[in-house]
Amino acid sequence: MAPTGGEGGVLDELDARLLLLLTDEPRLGVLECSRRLGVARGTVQARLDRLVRRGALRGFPPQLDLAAVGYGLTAFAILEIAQGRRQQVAERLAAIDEVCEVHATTGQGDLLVRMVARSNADLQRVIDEVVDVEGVTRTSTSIALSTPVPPRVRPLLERSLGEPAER
Amino acid sequence: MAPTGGEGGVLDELDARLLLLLTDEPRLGVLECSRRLGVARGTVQARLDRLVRRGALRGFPPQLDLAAVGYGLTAFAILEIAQGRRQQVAERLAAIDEVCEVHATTGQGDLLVRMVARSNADLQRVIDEVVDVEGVTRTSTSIALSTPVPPRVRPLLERSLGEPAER
DNA sequence: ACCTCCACTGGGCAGACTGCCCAGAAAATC
DNA sequence: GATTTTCTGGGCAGTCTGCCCAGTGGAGGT
Repeated sequence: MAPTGGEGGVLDELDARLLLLLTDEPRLGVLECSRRLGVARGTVQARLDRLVRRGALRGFPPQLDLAAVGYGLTAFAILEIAQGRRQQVAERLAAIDEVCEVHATTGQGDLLVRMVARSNADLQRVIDEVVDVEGVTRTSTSIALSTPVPPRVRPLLERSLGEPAER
Repeated sequence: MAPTGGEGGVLDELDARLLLLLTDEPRLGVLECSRRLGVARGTVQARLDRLVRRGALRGFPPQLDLAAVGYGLTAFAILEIAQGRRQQVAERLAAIDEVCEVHATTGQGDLLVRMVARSNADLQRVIDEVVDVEGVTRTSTSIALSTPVPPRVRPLLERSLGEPAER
């Protein structure tokens, strides 16, 4: 086996450093990365290829600030749904533009939905659309007031720095 | 006012097409974008600059697949917290590496927390850490079984295609 | 009707980067 | 010790980036 190849798919220290670097400055080129990491360009290239092949690195999607684009409101809904209709309900939710994320969960809720809207009136409309989906039996909605911890993975990467690799 | 300049910060059709293009193929260069959109290179460059200046486009962070990196489990917790300790609790949560996102919300929960873990045992540990934060009075935790709708903004962008711009 | 401002176009230029390839050194595995 | 994999350092052609400029066309203002 390769020193860096594991099935669990864990990161090598160099992988972690590379990903951290790209997290901070995503537009860096391969050459610049190699300079900063102190390794050869080909190495960086190979690491990136491997991360992508393994599925660990999905790509570099543009990150939009929804608030700056007019969708200033975010809300979460917990839905309980009728027996065996999870799949169907999920599809209906996916058809609503403002629904930005859905998770199926354990617990007394069955689906967790994240949605956005332009205004209170708009939010009302979106929420209605969501709760009116056929198969939804009970709902509980909350509006996001602030986001003390925005989506992040950095801490996990930093932790990988200490652990050599695998196991 | 300029035809494309609005204060609400809404997207022009060209902006939307550009962002959609970059959403689908994030590594495209400015030149390639200009070719596909049928506009001059300078125009694309100017649009991107403006989107960044406005704050609508935050950048192109690498997107990791946490599952492929060893963090196969995701869980959500809804926390109720003691009067006036939201701030403090949020800071404590931010200090936990596995906490990937926190929102303050209305409703009977006060904070919505997303966290990840490597295994069931690990998840147990993380949940305990979260729940034991001082100031947390009640909690409700759910494990994510699947993600029918992964985080997305594409539908919102596509909708912007129809609307010329602003209002 | 005229003028000004602004965005877009189309083009050019130097510098830098990418993708690709290769042979040898190093390191980890067997 | 032998083998396999990774990393290094270098080279090459093609392409892209950042920057600049003059000209065009439309929107709004006077």
